[in-house]
Amino acid sequence: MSSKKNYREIRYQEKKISILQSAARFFSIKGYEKATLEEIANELNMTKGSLYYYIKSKEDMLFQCHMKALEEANKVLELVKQSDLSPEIKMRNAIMGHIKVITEEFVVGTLRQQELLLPQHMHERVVRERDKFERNFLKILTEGIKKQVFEEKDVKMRAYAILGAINWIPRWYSPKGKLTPEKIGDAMAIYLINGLAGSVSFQMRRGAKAGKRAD
Amino acid sequence: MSSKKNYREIRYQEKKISILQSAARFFSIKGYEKATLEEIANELNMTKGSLYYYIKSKEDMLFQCHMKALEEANKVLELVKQSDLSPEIKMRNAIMGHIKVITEEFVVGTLRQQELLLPQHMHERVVRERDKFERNFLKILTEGIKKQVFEEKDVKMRAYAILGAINWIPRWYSPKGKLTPEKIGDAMAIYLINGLAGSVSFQMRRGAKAGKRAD
Amino acid sequence: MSSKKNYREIRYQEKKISILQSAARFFSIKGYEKATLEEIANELNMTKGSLYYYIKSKEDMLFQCHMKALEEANKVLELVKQSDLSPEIKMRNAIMGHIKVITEEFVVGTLRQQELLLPQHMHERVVRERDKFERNFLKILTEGIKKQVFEEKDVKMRAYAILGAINWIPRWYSPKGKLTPEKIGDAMAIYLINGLAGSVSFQMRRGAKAGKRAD
Amino acid sequence: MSSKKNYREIRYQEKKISILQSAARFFSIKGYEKATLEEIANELNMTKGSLYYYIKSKEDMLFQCHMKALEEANKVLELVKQSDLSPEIKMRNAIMGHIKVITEEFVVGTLRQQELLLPQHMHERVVRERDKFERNFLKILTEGIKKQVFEEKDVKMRAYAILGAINWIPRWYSPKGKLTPEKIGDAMAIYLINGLAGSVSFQMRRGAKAGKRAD
DNA sequence: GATGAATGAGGTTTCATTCAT
DNA sequence: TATGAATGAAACCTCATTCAT
Repeated sequence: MSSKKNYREIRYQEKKISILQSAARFFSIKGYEKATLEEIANELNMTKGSLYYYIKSKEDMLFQCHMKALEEANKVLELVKQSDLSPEIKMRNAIMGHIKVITEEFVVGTLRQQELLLPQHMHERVVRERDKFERNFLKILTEGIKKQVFEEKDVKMRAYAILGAINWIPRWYSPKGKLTPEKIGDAMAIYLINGLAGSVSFQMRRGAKAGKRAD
Repeated sequence: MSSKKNYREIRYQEKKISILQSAARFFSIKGYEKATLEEIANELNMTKGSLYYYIKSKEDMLFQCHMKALEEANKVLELVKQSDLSPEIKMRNAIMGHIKVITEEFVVGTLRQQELLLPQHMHERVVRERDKFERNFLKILTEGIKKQVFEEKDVKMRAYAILGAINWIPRWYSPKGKLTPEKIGDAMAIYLINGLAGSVSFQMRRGAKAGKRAD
Repeated sequence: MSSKKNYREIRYQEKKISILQSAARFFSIKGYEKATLEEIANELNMTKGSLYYYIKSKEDMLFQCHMKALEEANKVLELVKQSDLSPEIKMRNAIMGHIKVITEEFVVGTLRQQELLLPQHMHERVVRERDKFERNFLKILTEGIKKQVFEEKDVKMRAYAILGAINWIPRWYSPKGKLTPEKIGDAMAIYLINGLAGSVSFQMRRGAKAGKRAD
Repeated sequence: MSSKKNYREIRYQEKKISILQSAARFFSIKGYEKATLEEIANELNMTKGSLYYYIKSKEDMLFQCHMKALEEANKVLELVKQSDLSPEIKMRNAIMGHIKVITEEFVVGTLRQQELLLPQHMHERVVRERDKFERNFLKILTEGIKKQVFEEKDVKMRAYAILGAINWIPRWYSPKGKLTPEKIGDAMAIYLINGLAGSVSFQMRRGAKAGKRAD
């Protein structure tokens, strides 16, 4: 009986996730308002009404998409933060990891633009989750500064610049293009970390890096 | 008589612009779909119906907001491009100028996310105008590469990174905060140009700069 | 001064008539509701607002179109009725006259379908005028019966049949086609009067038919 | 299960038909534009919004009314055409059948006047269907000519005259009046077929006329 | 006489949401 | 669980009409 219950529970969760994925995609492509429950349901071979067995409202759907996406992003970032690597590599991994998340499922970046459509209380929770992400991101940056790998200058704004550069990717990225998420991640990471080094220390790092490469 | 006609024409254009500004603001704050013609009209002390004396449809409103904003951005960039300055200064001016446009009038950046709401034919025209902007932006970058001030590497992606960093600003920028557009522009320019120099040529430039500093 | 006044009055009336003509055309082509005052005004090189110097309302416009058209039709019919011709010729002239009116200006037939759009009091006046027309038409028919030229049978319905056949013409008539109003009138008159004679000719035909049947 | 599904399907179709009937009536009485979805819905004890579960738009409603009506008329005419009767009887049946259709369901005649309100592509389909009807009608007429029962003269125009006489009926017919569709059909058929025979009797009349003219 | 501008009533349409079955 | 059907709120949009200039 318990196993039966579990089975049901699993089926339920699976379906719910597939609904959220479908929704996220439509929200990304057409925008929250223009996406209709009907088309989301159709894609999943259900009817509009059936959706309500899994979700409470369309808003709730958007909310959960956001949370799922941010949790995913946070999970990735958490791993990076806890890793035992140099600040540069950490930053590089953070950037590439986030780009991966963003270009794949749940489309964090595109969704982010639709936060404002959420009612206050949901919006707050999303913002809180996102703050967590940004705080973690900042920590990696700060750590690099402490270790004198990154220049101490406009820290917060540079963090936003990096996140902006990344979050903007869905605007021009096409899964069918020849630029893979990996290539993009690589190039972005180099460029964005490039700028973080700043004047003197930068030259040093460059040297070090070149050395590494020589290996 | 002619002056009277002109006067009327001017009044008409003024009103139209104030409508577009109001609309752009509501679109930015609430999103295109959530913003209603009623509230836009109310803010301008008109009635819903009166709006239609100046615009053809809500979609048209969004479209014109886009175009006005992009034209503004293009104008700024054109000036920068034609100026007779070093690539670095040009890039700096381009970045700062665009940030200024974006944080001020017509909220280009926030709007940009709502392109997909436009019908095909309007969308195409917006994209065309935006392409013009991006092409000009790329030219400044390429010019810097030719003059060996910027590293020749992932040019296009770096351009997108810069534009992303800038276009993302409206997401966190608040006109009431203590960060003025100027400060933001300054910091962003330094950081984003920093990264462009890249390996070798970069060190050379840095060296020169360091020399200056030594003075 | 009086002449000046007259001159003005004439100009006024001329303009009013040209407005009604334009209106009648648009009403016919697009239907009363789909025709807008704006396009009517445009065609006459005026503005919407200016129309109101000549007409009281759109409804009034439709009403006057009706009345003008019916008066025209009545005038024609009156002439025919008072003429000193045989019932057949009279009927022929009535039919051809009405067809002429209907295929030319003011498009009585097409308009007739839009009576129901008028408010009660206007509708009544239109109906009254139309009744006058139909009464006169009936009189010609009755006169023919008295003179034993037409068969005394279903008189009213036959009148309606004739009017229907005529009023339906605008549905298929095209001014650009090769069928001129005259040709149409000719053919219609022959056919429609044909049937009025009844008895004799019919019995003959009947006879023939009976003969055939006898085979 | 299948029966349940069928049952639902049937209920759906029934409701749709009742909507179309109601709509057709309102369109006839008040005209397409003046008829509101609200009143149509009210009459059927639904809400405006519910209508859209069955129809796509108001235009679509008008379109389907037309098609349903024309299909009905075509069905009747097809039966007549294929029957094995004399041309006169066939014509008589065609006329009476069409009158029956027109005075009863879906008000073909009144609707016919509102074709122009349809958008191009719908209009075309309606016209096509109506052409089919008219072609069939013409065939009956031509057949009678071949068999030398009807005079060979202005065939097409006579067909239009007959159809006009019939289609005009809704303009003066009242279901509450003492003239039943049968009586009308009877009288109309006699008169309209009367005229088709032409030739002999007419020439006699013509002769008389000619004589007069000679005066 | 004419017009630019503004209005407001009214209509169609869309859709998230509900609910009996 | 799933769905067909119904709902109603809310939005956009049109246009005849008015009026100051």
